[in-house]
Amino acid sequence: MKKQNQKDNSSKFSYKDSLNLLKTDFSMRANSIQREPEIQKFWSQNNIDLALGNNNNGEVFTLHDGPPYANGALHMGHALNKVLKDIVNKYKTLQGFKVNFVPGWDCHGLPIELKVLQNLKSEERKNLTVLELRKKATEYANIQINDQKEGFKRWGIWGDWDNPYLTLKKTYESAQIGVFGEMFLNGYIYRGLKPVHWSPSSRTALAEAELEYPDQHFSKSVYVSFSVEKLNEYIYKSCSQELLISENKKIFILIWTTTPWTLPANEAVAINPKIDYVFASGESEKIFLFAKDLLDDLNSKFKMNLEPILEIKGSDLEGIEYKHPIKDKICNLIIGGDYINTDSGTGIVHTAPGHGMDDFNAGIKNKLPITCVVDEKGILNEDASIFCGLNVLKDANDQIIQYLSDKGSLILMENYQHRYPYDWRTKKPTIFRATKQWFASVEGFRSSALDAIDKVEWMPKSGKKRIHSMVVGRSDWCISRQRSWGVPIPVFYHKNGKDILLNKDTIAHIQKLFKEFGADIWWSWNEDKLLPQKYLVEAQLWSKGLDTMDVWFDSGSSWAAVCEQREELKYPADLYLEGSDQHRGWFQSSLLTSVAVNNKAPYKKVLTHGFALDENGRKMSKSLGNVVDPNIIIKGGSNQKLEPAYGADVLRLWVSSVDYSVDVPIGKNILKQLSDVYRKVRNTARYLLGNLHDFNPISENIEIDKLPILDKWMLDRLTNIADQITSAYESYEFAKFFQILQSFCVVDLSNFYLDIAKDRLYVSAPNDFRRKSCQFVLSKIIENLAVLISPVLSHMAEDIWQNIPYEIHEKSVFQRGWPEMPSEWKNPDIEKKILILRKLRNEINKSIENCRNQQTIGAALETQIRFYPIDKELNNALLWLEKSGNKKVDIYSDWLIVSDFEIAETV
RNA sequence: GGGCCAUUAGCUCAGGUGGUUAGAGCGCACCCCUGAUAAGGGUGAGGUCCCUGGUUCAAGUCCAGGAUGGCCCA
Repeated sequence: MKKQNQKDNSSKFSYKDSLNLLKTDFSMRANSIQREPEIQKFWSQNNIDLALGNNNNGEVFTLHDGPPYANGALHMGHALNKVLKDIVNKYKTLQGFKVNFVPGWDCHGLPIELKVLQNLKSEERKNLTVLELRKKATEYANIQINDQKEGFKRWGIWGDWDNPYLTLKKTYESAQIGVFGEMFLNGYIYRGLKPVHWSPSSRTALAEAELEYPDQHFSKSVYVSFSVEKLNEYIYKSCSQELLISENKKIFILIWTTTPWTLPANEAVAINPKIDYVFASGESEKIFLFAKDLLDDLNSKFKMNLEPILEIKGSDLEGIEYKHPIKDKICNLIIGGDYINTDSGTGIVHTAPGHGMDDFNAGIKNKLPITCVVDEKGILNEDASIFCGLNVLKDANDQIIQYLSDKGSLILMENYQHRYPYDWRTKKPTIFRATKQWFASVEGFRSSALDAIDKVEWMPKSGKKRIHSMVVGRSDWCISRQRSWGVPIPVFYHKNGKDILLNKDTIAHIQKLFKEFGADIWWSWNEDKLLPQKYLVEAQLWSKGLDTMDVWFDSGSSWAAVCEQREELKYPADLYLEGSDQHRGWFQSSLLTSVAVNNKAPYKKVLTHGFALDENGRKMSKSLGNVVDPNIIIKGGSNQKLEPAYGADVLRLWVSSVDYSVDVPIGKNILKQLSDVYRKVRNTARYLLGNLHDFNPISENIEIDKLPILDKWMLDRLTNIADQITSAYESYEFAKFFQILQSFCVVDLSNFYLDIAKDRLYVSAPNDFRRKSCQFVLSKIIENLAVLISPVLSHMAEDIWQNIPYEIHEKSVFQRGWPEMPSEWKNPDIEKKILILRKLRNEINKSIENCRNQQTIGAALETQIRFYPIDKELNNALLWLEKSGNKKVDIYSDWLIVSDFEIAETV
């Protein structure tokens, strides 16, 4: 039975009135749903936000915002990115830098254009003009931007929300034309060919997102033999020539295609060097070349009995010459890639570089002509020789098959079912067609780009390797799109079909027009107004181009449209901070344009973060049901028990808690844990605030020298913590901040200093030095702690500040500036000795716990300790405390929270 | 298939150049307090350091291969 801790329940007497208990309005619970918006209102009413950084007199610090796409709801990726940026910006602001964060949005591009089109009825869609489409797209983007903006603000992100940068703004579009112009004048923009998905039915190029693949598509596939004119030297020299030559048989290359209409565009046949091939013959005089693995398949298909004469590696076939199936010319067998296999066909691919992606690449590699035999309506042109005028989706295939059959080169025709892309709008088949596109010549400035990459600081370091290898390997950048929602490529084409008009004058003129009227003018005005003065006489000869630029060119121009244009920003920027996918995206597009124009990177430092995953490290997806919505973290879900309203600070605390350099997990358990940490910090702060209600920092200021040892130690500890936290922010290691903060609140404050402080604060006479000295320290802790947490726990920090019970100079915590602790707070000697004493305290606690478990005691205060120190250092520390400590505070039994502590002379 | 990255307690993180029984805070369990009270204190239990080989007197750490997951390409 416990005896000591039995309470006298009959007595109603309480010391409550004679004690100095906690007094504060700072609540234990955050009530963030209500309180955070109040605090945000306070900030905006008092210019505690963007204006604060703007008014600083220090060096300019520019974190340039990578623009999110103006479409769709905000998700954890946005949260991670924007909160990280905000932590950096707030820290730099507190450090005294001139900070001006200009948020941006990427507004043009296909997804928005499609969204607008999908929202229309088919009738409306048919009659829609480009300008009407652009107007609707603008409206749509603006709505999205507004929604996202409100979300960002609710997270407590500071920035120039009233004047963000939008890629659809006139000034932006004009600056972008400037970038394009400079690149052109530097010789890095050219026109070339590239195959695209082309819809003859709507006479336009289509993006992957505009294609659909109906199940029931059949193509007329054909097996065709191409007559070999000449074998290569390898075969003549090393192989069984007798067999090939003496039998007096003719040799044919066997190909298979599902698009017979592309045969007029044939420029080569391609093989896979890793595959084995055979020359095989049967009853007829023909010898066929095809992949060895397909021998049985083809025999049964053709109803032949082909027998291999010669087996040969694909790589040894290069250079065989054959006669074009239609035209009067000789073509070559070339080495292709792994796109050639033996799943179907013959293992030898008819190559029409103008009409297929793989064929195109093979064509470029082998310097083949890129022949396009089809016009925009899908009609074969004069390059198709005798088939000119036929429609590739109607009669062309049949006529060509008939022709091959007549010539005897058709081996077999069969209907073949496969995935084939259709126009999602007209529901008609599409074709691959080489078209003229505009390119940025990466080849032209690759080495400069690589130099620039080398000069940038990449965090983590692997980022450099990543972008370096991408830039080394990438081909020229195709910057033109056949779309309406974007910035036009400002070029005029001569009606003779040959010449183009693009020079310094036209670019400057268009740039000026865009600045005044916006890019819409390109569609609303005619050539006679779009051309500069000196070309007006020949306006009739020119027609404006209708291509727009790749949206990556839009966002890739932001250094020019934003950093260079706004006085309060720097170019190159100090920092770009985005997800690691942007090595392929914005980091690269920005780098390429900046290097092409100014021969330098647009950033000094690049910091990347990973992706938000669920608690099991899986990608979030609706089908898995593991999506975490930042809005629900803040406001709570429909069932507040399952999904409580945690508030923005918990979201921000999450960002600070994880190692964002790799992928970061988030989920219910993690949020629960974060909310526990949040409450621990909050309660610690509440305790500090609650004990300061009668403290006056001016009249009750105490010289450090006169403080008890315990308090000196506390200030030393605070100094240490502040140093550690500062260096954590400085090196962008926010997870370190999170760990330090947590253990400071738990181990140093709650478990130790504050627990011991209770007696001093509650029991002492209100003005006793024993109490006042503690309050003095508490005030130092709370003021500095509030600032140290403010970049992350911004709302809580402000809430603390507003609840500091005495007069304080700064209206907001953010006006305080980053803490610099007085040097006399540092006290490493004390720290060492206290460490020893705290270790002893832990040991004694174990003994006490032992008694507690035997039920001999309840509270620690019911114990008396007799301790025989064996360790000399420990003994010295105890003696030192007794000798030089404050007689009313530095009492070891008080530190242990026991009734008595006695150093025994003997055991 | 290629490039880059990650994997240490239930969770979030530490663990320079290889060197004792791998650490912290949270959570959890148990106990205490009821003067921080939808709080506070104490103690404790949790680890095949992703796996398999190799180098070494010695590997969480170095090397090779693999698994799982992520990003970007094809």
